[in-house]
Amino acid sequence: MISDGRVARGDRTRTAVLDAAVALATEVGLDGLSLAQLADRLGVSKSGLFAHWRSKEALQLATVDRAVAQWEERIVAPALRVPRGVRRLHALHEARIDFYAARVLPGGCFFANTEFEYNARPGPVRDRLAEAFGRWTTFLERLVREAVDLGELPAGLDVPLLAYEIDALGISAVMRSRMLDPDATYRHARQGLLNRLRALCPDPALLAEGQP
Amino acid sequence: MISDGRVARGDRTRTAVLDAAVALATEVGLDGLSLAQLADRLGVSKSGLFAHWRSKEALQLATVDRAVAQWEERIVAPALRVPRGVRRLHALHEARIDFYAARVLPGGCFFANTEFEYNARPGPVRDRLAEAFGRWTTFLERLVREAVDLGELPAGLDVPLLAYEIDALGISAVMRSRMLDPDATYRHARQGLLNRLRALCPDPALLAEGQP
DNA sequence: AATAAATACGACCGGTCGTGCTTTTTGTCG
DNA sequence: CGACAAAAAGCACGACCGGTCGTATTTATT
Repeated sequence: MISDGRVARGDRTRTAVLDAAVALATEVGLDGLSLAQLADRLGVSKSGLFAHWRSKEALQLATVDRAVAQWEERIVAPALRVPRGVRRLHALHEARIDFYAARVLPGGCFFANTEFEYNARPGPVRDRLAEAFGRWTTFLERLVREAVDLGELPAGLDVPLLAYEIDALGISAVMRSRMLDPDATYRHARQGLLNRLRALCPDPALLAEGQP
Repeated sequence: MISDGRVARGDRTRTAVLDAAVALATEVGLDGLSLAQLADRLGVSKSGLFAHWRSKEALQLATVDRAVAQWEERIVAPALRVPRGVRRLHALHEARIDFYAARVLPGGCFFANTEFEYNARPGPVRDRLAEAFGRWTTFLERLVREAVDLGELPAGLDVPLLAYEIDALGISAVMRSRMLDPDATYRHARQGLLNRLRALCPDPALLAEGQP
């Protein structure tokens, strides 16, 4: 069957629910998220949600997957449209800070919030989050590795360490921007990476001032 | 009256409860923390807790204060016993990573967990957390400033930026150590700061290899 | 037109939550 | 010893939690 109006409607509802769930989870947590609250915000009934996910945990896992999709769409995809190397690394970081600064999610970052929430709570949700985090780290290290292979970063560079440092600048950005001065925070997050890459990159033109 | 066994007992109970609350909050969150759960873990009754704090929010605020005291005792105080400058900065960071590596708190870090939990939840608890975070940032910047004034860091240094970078390395450490490989994480956190300080400090002897 | 499937709903269950009110235990001091 | 106050416990409450059930509505198949 090519198109089924029933499952189409269901899919539309499902993604709408999950988008709301991702946003709500950054406010009250993925565990603190209650079905009644979510149903209220969407104008549907609590039992309507149960028709799609048979348990709260199933909904939580689906929410994590949706957040991953959003992240890839919003942060990863734009960076992949930039040439490999330090410019792509820089674009990825900038897209991330832009995402935080645009206040797309009320709580800043779905993954930062939920990973701290679940870091001492064993179970399927934690495992799914850890897996997503691992893939993100691998991706970041791959981008650094590519810049090394292109000769845009020194050959002897500690690749995982630089990846760690880049991610740290990002994590700190979302944490501080919600509790302290946001503008100073974003400036530090951006300037921190720029300084770091410029110090390492032999070609200063790649990270020139007014560059797209 | 100089000593009253009744209030002494009360004080003992109070700090015992707050210590447990700090630890438990890193597992289930400061909001997810339930009085019944806390009472169970301590072998007291739920209403016994209510005698000391008239509301859950009062207990949460007291828990934040207790966590601050623990942090100052465990991380700040040891660093203050080291000479000012880059060595003190380094000692502070090391004490912090040691604290995470020793797994003192099941969830790693009280402040990281709760600040992400409350970053989109206005109210007194959030305000208290933000205030503590602000004081921590000020303290960190003061230590960097001291190192500059001592000539151990370059005069033109962006002080708040370096403070931001140091804190970022720490935050990332507790986040990654609970979800990914802990040993690699601690290594990156330590090496990251060491590289950074050595690159900036004109006197290499201050951060020599096997130095106490 | 009739049947089957997917979607959504309102009512309800047992359990836990935070929070008051009352009582009992525990230590102090005239 | 008995009066007294602090600490702790017992108990009951309304609210909300995740989850179940029966049912109505929409859509596709026959």
